[in-house]
Amino acid sequence: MIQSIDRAAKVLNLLQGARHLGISDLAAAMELPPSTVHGIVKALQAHKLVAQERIGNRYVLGPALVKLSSVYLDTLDVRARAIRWMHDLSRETGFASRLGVELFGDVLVIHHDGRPDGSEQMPETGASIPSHASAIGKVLLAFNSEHADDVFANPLRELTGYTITDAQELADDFMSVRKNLIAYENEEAVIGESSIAAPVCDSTGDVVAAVAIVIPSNETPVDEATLTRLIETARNISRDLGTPSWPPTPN
Amino acid sequence: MIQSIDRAAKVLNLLQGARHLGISDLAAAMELPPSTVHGIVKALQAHKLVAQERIGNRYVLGPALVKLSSVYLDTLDVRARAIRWMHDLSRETGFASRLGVELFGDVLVIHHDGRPDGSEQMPETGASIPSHASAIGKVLLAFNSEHADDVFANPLRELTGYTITDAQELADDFMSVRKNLIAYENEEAVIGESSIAAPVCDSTGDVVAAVAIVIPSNETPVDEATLTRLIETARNISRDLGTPSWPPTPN
DNA sequence: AATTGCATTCGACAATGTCGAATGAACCCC
DNA sequence: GGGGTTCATTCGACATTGTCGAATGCAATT
Repeated sequence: MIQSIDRAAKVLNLLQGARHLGISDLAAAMELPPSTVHGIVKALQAHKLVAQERIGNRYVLGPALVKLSSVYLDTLDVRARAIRWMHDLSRETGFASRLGVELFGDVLVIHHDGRPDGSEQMPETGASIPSHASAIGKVLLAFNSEHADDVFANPLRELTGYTITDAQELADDFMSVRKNLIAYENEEAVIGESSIAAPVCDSTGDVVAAVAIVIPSNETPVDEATLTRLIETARNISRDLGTPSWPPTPN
Repeated sequence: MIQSIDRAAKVLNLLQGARHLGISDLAAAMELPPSTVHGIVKALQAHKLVAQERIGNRYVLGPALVKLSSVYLDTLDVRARAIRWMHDLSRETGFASRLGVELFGDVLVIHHDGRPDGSEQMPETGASIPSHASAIGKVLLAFNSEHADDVFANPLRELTGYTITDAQELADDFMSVRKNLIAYENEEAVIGESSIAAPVCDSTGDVVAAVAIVIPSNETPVDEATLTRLIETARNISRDLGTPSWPPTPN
């Protein structure tokens, strides 16, 4: 592992968590001399991966990340295929839909299609949610034991009073996810919001993503037709990607 | 400048341009031995800034960029303030709106509010457009001579038959932008699409962004009220940011 | 089965990044 | 308004670290 690149990435991660940091904040957090951190930050700044605040001398993440991220999203086959099916899903069910993948134990939302009712929509793409508190996460974990082990390695953080923090309870949940191809989450991450997710497979047959619909809690439970429609959407995306087997097998 | 970080950033840029590249492609492009590039790529991969394709052994940009980008966007004061005003603008005028900043001589779109007619919307946030062929770019250049010099240093690339490729003609255009606080662009970047932009200032009084409305060419020209509404939006955002002076002064 | 075109591993060398001390700038408090 | 404090920033010597070339391994293609 190249030391300075590793340190540069750590700088980006720290800025991701803290938004605005000075050189000495970073130096303290990384336990390095300020001059060393300064060199790293200046190298990142030259590529606009970080930027200096206009007033004050703290540093923030830079605009180049937006372009990189946008190109990443465009290269993702799953996303390209999912967009059409998700739009149909949202239009027909009336619920917002999300597509998520795993990132360092959390769920990263890589596409979002809003409710068709024209309400003001916050862009949710890029948001990340702890896996154990999201329907998408439960699907990804239930079908990938490697990711699941990572999550079980640490205590499950409580986000709301309904978050599942007991490992055994979560593991039991996975059994039914594998059996029914559906994961539920009821106000486990955000009060007032529930979600339901289904697995998406790529051409290797592995579960690489999950689609979900997001439901205001006062509209739960949803009818059987909506559930069928969600699984259908997941299967359509998977088929587009050339999955060799459906339903998917746990890995 | 730290060499290995510089090289790592170059790797990200190459992947941004080419989507999928193998180690030897990267090595050739950077004129470095493959083993050197391999080390760099593996360091980036450990942080998921790049990822390896599931089939084949080429590399692509990684998911961590999405989260970083999303945090960057959230930290941007301009964007946070602009979102509400832009939504109102789009709803009242019926046109899609964009917010853009400068990035390496191009315009980077940092927010997009779709047409209110419910048509399927491609997310445009993250897109980048050559400054000289966009209304947003013309605003940013007209009010920032440093950026303008950068752009004039290279020949102006022709994107459509209507792109302004003559430096003098573009400079003349800037005069009226500074005077009227409005820049126009008619099919200069994309056939069938025109746009109109106005400057946004921050608390230092500098023009740091521009808002635009995007107009299908068959709906041009737009009426006077729409233009006024656009400038008003720009002023409202600027006022929210605490600009000390309006109209802005060229820098 | 042999060959080609890759990615990947390894170890020696020296170029490179690192660190500590010195400088400079900005801010705050008295 | 001046002295003090807290930062970011610059600089140069040192040795740690990244770099490179050669060797290996893997897989696809013929």
